[in-house]
Amino acid sequence: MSKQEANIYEIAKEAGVSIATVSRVMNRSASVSEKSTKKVMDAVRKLNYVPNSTARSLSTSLSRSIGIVVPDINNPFFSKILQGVTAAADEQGLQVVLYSTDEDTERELKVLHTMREHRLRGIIITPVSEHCKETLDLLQDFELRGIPVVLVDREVDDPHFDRVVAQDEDGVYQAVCSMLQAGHKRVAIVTGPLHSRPGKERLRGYERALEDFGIPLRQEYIRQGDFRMERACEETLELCSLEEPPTAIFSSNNMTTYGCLKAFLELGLTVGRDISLFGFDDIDALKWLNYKLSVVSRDAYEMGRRAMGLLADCFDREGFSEVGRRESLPTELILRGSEQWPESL
Amino acid sequence: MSKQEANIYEIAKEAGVSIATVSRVMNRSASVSEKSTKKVMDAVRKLNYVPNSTARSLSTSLSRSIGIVVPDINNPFFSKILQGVTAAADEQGLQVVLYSTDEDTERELKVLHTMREHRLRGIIITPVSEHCKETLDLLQDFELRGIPVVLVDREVDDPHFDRVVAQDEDGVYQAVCSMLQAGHKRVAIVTGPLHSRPGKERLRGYERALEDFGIPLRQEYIRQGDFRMERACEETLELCSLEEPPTAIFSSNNMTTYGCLKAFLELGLTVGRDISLFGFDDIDALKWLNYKLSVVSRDAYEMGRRAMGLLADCFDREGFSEVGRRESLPTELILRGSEQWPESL
DNA sequence: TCACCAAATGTAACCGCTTACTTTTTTATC
DNA sequence: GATAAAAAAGTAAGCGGTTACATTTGGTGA
Repeated sequence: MSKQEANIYEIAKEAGVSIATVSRVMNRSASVSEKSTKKVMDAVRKLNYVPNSTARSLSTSLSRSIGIVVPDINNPFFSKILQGVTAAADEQGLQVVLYSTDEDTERELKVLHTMREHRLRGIIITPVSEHCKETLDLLQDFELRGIPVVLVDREVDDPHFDRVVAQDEDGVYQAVCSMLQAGHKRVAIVTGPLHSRPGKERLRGYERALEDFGIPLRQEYIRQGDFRMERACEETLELCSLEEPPTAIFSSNNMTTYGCLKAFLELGLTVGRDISLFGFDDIDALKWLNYKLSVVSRDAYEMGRRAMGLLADCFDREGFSEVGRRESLPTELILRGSEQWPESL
Repeated sequence: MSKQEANIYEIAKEAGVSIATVSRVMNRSASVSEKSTKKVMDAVRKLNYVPNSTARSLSTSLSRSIGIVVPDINNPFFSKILQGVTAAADEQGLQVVLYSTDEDTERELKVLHTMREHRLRGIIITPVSEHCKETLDLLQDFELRGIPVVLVDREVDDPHFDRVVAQDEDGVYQAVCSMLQAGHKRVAIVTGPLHSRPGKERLRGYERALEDFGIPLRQEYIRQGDFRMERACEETLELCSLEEPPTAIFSSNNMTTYGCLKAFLELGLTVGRDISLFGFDDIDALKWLNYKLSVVSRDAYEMGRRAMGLLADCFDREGFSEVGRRESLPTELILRGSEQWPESL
């Protein structure tokens, strides 16, 4: 019933040549006479032949697939990265196998394990946590086996890997400075998880800005979040119910920003009027709505492309270097006014 | 330098058994004595052996990968579907290869072609267009070769395929009715591409509602969009500059909604005050911002899961049926007030 | 026309696994 | 203890390609 795919033998037979010749024509890997080439191509067309890439991979021990591991597909930041990676992978004739960890270390380990079965050509990953020993072990294992790993956005405790990150600290520093310049004295931050580079770096940017402005850090203004909305919402509610609530909040990523906004809603606070807010990562929806939120923005698509670029480089060079390359992309400050001193204060 | 993965021969040697025994242990495919099993497992652990799934696929001619083709990864609707698909695939021990067409038929054809090389186990696709003959040919080709195809959201001219869709027409019908009930007489629609099922069905829902309310259709109120923001924005601008502009607009998907909102912004119109708007597909961001937009909502995650479910069913049954199954998920009306008669009118 | 060499082509081993089939070992029965 | 049947283990042939190496072909100059 279901007709089988033709294989190289059938093509060879149809064309009246050997399988080696067919292979050479398909790969342009050695010179073949015009006559043979034509015969082969005719057979290919006639039988609608498409080479079996599984067999090819096995034979050459070179896979045409790369794996990408993201913590949350639904976060536009990661879906943009995904877009960049797939676009760049496509240009290289590579396919992308998608794995999602849902910010769960357990799942990450499971995922990495199944990835080993699949003999991928390389891996691009935003690890769930920076300090998970098991994850690190598995990643090192991949490198050891000649499967390059590129980290995106988050890092791990091993300078060996290539990575592409944004200049988070710098961006946040400037963002918080802009708030302080606007007159704010009581600026809080809802951080990301502090076991992650982005979480840490963004906090550092915040701290540095306060220091530079000679404003002492207040522990109650530093609320640890997890880059998820629910937690950020809770923390924001607590912040706003402090005896001396902050007049401005820096939110460490887009999900956190949603959390802050949700909390403001519940409290009946309006950004720009009752409180100031500065976010990390632009949110398309807000932009379209002309919601005047100032943000630190970065080019996630480009980050994805760069990651794929680094990976492709690894394929070329033979051995692997001792210390990984690090591409650090600039962030951009998009000021829309929400950093200003609120009207009602 | 880079240590190779161990293969089945090394395990066999280490364990002092034959490769067949190793294979049987790894797959539990036949009875093996406890003694041998232990020896093999010890060797597996010692050499950190993971079977090569490429070789496995080649040998069994059964891939463990499915392909998913989406038109736009960045659209939350599709990233939710993706999430559903990957979750369900994972439960089945399948990996997901991601392909993105960017709503471009050319790319779609290219993608489908490279997919053939990869001998996927099955395919889940939201085709760019319903009437692309070439796409249809390729999809039929997959089925013919025993690679099942499941359509999501959009369909093609062939009842043969399994599909999972939402009850769009019904949802839109109710949505538009709610606007008409609120007193609107001049209701416009920004449609999706009319060569697509969702585009067509949603328009039909709109038309049916107007008919049921005895309101004649006005061609200038039916603006064809392409499910993209830019176009929707333009169409909305034109709508609003008509001599007799509509008092309410139905927007056919989330991107279109952004376009409408953007246009309103440019025109200084506020939803709920100056004009009514009803969207298709809920937008998280708006929800969190307490932006009172009424929408027709559907469970994209569940649609993804169902699609994977249908696909998995196909793997089991041998032949394939003449007419595809069709899972039609209900839509939900979420009324937040934006369908009401605007205050200022 | 013949030797010689490069170009073209073919042969066969291999990539790492599964599995049909064969052989060996174990167990049960008398 | 011999024998048959069942269980366990092994052998070898694929799966569909790539490629090192061997062989054939064709063109050139003497």
